[in-house]
Amino acid sequence: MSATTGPKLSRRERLRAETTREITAIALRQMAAEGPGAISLRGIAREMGMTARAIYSYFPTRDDLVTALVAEVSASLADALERARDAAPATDPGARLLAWGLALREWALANPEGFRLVYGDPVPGYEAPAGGPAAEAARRVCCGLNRLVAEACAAGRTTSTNAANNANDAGNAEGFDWSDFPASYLDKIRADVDDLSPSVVALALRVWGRLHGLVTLEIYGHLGAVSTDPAALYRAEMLDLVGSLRSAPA
Amino acid sequence: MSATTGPKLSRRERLRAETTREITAIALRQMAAEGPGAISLRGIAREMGMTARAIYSYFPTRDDLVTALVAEVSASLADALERARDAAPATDPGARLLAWGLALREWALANPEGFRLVYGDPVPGYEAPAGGPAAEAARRVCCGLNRLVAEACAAGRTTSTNAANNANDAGNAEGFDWSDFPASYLDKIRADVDDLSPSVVALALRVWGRLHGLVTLEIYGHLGAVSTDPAALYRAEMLDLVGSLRSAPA
DNA sequence: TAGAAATAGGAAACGCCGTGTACTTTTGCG
DNA sequence: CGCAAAAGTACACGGCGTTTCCTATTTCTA
Repeated sequence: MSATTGPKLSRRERLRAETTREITAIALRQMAAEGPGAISLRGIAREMGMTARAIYSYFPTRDDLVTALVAEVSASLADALERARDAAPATDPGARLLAWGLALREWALANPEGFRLVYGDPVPGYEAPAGGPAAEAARRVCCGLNRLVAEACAAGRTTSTNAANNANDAGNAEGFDWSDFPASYLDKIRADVDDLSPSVVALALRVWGRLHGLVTLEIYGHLGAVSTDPAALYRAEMLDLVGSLRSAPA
Repeated sequence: MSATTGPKLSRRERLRAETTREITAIALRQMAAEGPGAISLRGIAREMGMTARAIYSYFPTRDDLVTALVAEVSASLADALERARDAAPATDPGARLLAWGLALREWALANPEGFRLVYGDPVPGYEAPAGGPAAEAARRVCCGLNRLVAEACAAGRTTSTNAANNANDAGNAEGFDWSDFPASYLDKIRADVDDLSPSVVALALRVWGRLHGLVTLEIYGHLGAVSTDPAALYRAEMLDLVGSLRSAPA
């Protein structure tokens, strides 16, 4: 996302950028190998043949490094999800949602430590900064899902003829209000989808919870003792979910 | 769970048990205050006016201490869930399941660090031991939910007269098999509920995922940017869930 | 009841960690 | 070329889990 931002970089700046990339690359490798908690400035410096203190020219504190890693990893997740979604036919919202959801689990299984970094305790005492590239990537995920859910709902509404008799299926008996969601989030969504209702926004978040729940349980090892085929479990959940969206709230 | 196991304790053993309790109590307090990552043998020893080395007579390594904490905290969670369930009328499976699910979120909000300890990365590089009291408490949670789901399904089957036309709602089109679940887990469940089918076991796990997902997102702060009322979101999810269980798989 | 064995606990050290201060080397520009 | 700025080093501080060695105290036994 940067290679084309102009060649007006002095030699120093180029070296600096390269060193920065090397630091994050080593950190990501250490994380993938030993978990997010194993990320250490000293370890990175050792591997680079530098003093630990040298890292501080690039990241003033370890949390800043972690922040950069979170941003990078969550952007890669968002990329993977959007790629999977776009691989499905644009005319079939259900298939797109299905692909998105399956890709979420597959990405998590392929990058379990990355998943822990983004969605778990990144590191003993880390507090994520409010705005920033990490938050932006998180919103990409959330808004992307919202759009898919909205599209699936809309498609269900136009094709399904018996939408009346099971209108209570999707659990929208509870009325949601625009005030149930931060304006900043709604603005972001509206950039993607016009036909929006509070119920759909709430539904998308609930869908997110369903996917996130099974993935989290699996990644953190809580499914191992109770299921021998988490993939089937996840797939069943996704099929149920996509199916139920055809009878969706207005 | 121990006060009645016989008074044949020597003075040494009594002191030892008391010190052990004091250690875990301080560790729990430290965890509640600063998070699971802040649990430190040295900190506990300092607070007890002892040398760090002294702790090693009680817990040979820090991970053993963490294991004990996980066991204690997850047992307290299981207690809370069973208490909430039993506060609802035994004749109304839906209400019992609802109470259980709401209690899960409430417990997590009241003990966020405990939730992280049990379901997240307990501590930088911690690996949970296979069998043990912690696993037992985890199974109490899982089996308890399974029983509730099974009961709710059974109730739905007997009362609902129009179960035929929405038989595909619960997403049980995918056939689950007994081999999809470890025998040890099935044995545990069968101790609680007789009328069992693979579909119901799978459904219970999916329900677990739904609840766990929203709670996890909220506890880890990922819902803050997208919802101003997570409680309403969770409640809607639970109501939808309980409602959909009335048209359940056989 | 006296002595032996087991045990709790203290002192100090090792090697990690993040971070701060002070100093030296390298680098690129005028 | 000369010199300021940037990059990097050396060292120190306090905290961490863990180990080794040693000393009291308590408990069991002859």
